[in-house]
Amino acid sequence: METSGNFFEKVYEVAKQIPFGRVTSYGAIAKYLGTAKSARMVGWAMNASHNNADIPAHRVVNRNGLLTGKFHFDGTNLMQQLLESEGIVVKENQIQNFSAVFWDPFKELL
DNA sequence: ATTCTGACGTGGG
DNA sequence: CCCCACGCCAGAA
Repeated sequence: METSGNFFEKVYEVAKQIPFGRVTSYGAIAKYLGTAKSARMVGWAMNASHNNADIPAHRVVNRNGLLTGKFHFDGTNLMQQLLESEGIVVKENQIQNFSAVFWDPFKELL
């Protein structure tokens, strides 16, 4: 039984439930899981999710709506392309109208 | 074992 | 508005 492994699993489940054309923040997921202070771990989990094609990591950004993890993707602007492909407007690694596309697990998933 | 860094967030100056 | 520091946990050197 993996003690912290469960945490990653939870992150994956939430990430999978992010609807098309919507995005969320690491802190939102972390807080939903009860580890609000460990928002970094969410990002870390995303890094591990690189092996899981079912995890739309491109839909997860920081609370500023900035594509902080775009550099971790295969290409340089792959993350932005994926988001724009879903109808999300991205400008200079920053999501425009972030509040409109923001998906809050507390409000939608809960 | 120790130290640093990291896909974050919040608070203070 | 910009810059700095702290907290948190996990993995790598």
